[in-house]
Amino acid sequence: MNTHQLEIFYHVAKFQSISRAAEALYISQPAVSSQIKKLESAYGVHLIEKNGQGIQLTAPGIQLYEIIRSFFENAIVSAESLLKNSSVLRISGNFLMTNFVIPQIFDHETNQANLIIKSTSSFNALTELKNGYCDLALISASSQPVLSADISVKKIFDDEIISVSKKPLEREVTSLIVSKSKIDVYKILEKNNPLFSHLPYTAVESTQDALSNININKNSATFISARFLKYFEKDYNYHYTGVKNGFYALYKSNNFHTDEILKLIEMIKSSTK
Amino acid sequence: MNTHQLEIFYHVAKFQSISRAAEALYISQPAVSSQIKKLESAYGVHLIEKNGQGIQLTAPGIQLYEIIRSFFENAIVSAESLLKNSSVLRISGNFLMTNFVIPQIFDHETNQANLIIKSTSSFNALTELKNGYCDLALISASSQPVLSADISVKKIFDDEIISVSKKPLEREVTSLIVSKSKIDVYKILEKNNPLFSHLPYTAVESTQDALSNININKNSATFISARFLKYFEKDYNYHYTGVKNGFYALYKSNNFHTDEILKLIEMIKSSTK
DNA sequence: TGAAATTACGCGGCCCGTAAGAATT
DNA sequence: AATTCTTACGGGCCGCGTAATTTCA
Repeated sequence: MNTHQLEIFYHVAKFQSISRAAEALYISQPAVSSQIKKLESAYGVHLIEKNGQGIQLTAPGIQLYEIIRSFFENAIVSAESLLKNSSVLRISGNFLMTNFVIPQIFDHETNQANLIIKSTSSFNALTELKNGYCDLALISASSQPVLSADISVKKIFDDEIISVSKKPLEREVTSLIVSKSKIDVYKILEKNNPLFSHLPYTAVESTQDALSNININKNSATFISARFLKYFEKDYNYHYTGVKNGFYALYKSNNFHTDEILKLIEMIKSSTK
Repeated sequence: MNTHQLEIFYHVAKFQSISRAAEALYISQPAVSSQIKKLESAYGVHLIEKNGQGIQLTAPGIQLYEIIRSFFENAIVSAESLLKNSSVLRISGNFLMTNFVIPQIFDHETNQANLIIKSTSSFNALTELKNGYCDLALISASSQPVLSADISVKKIFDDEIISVSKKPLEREVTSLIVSKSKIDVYKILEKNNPLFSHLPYTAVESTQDALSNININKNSATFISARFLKYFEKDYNYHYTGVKNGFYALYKSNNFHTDEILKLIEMIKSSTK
């Protein structure tokens, strides 16, 4: 298996275009075309097919793209940042932490050049930490995350969860959109709270996804952490639920930046008091 | 970033040896040595260092290895099996399902040549499914797994969870080893059952890990599913807990092998009745 | 007519192999 | 003396670029 051909195929699949891939790779169009041909003929599989002026992926092409995607999007990027400059700290965190808490800390600081911040779901951030794609994961979870032995966990703060929606919650809301990290909260409420027990729910990856969905389906509601309400207050109605949620910072115990990480965690803690 | 050099580095790191890497890659020892040198000098980083006759990884070397490892161990293998023969079905499942249920089904069947079966933790199997590294994930979980929209879930069967140990559970057991997929069960028992409430616990990746640990620390106990007790009965004492656990089959809705997958799920269901 | 992909062909870089040397046990 | 990694050097492959051709909107 020729990784060079996979890399070229990755770019072709990403852009659904041989020309765009050639641009991105800084090589000529025929060079890209020829490598794809070689990859295809090596296995006797068609990965792309003509589609009018351009091309599109075949079914196996789509599957191959899915398989190799995370390497070129995550692993290669992390490897480069590791090798180029070991002083960079790679943070993957959930929507609320990366979009509101982290920027607030660095409003009046200047060393954010050393940080690579990626906003994703809590679940993904954990996977990225595990794979070595980031140095620090900032996540929320209704129960303390269970992890492998080489990962350290520090609780940043506890928070109340509240439900938010565009419409008044008691009357007009017809469905719930629940992010994975708050699914336990939903299950408690479903059992004990008449307000939620009759509402159908949809599970999505992250709070960010849930909020985007509310902007489309304005009769739905989701759960966010009370502390972050100030960022949404003017757009949303809210309703206290009385269920706790924890925010956690996780990092590998053998990370070279442990001192920096601990310092950063302290800064986050004090800024969210 | 030269992926060819990364591939060579992966093998060097895996074997902690340039000679072994050369063997595995079917190229000469100096060729490997030279590519590592080029990778190091491209970024001005030392990845390996001399250690007596052989070599060992430096700190950044270890980190780089972690980052790229899953690509060469999972993605490349999956990509090859996809391209070489699209009729292969890749199954990742937890210890109990892959070691006891699946082999039992194919005892008197002959088409297991089309299957690639990988035994891992429930958590990892899910991640592999998500990344396209497998077509079917067979996992256990105390609550129904929450997933992205393009993944289908079928429940295979419900099962009672029991605690097992080498020593009589009530008297001699001094600690619990709990696999991630049964952590919810543990929390229920910790609250409600005096037998478990005073025992310290350690969380591990999988049931397999927990059972291995019991073989080392014979005063510990863990949870397994009652249906699988027959495979361990002569070695372990057990104790019913009265908590339910579900076994699930998960696959991507857009998989090309959906018919095969559904057929296989039916076979598993009927074989475990 | 222009944008995108394919075909044809020659050049140059780089990757590998062989052989000899150095270091460690 | 045996094993492992490094250095030196030459040859061959393959991946790229240029230019011309084909296809489609």
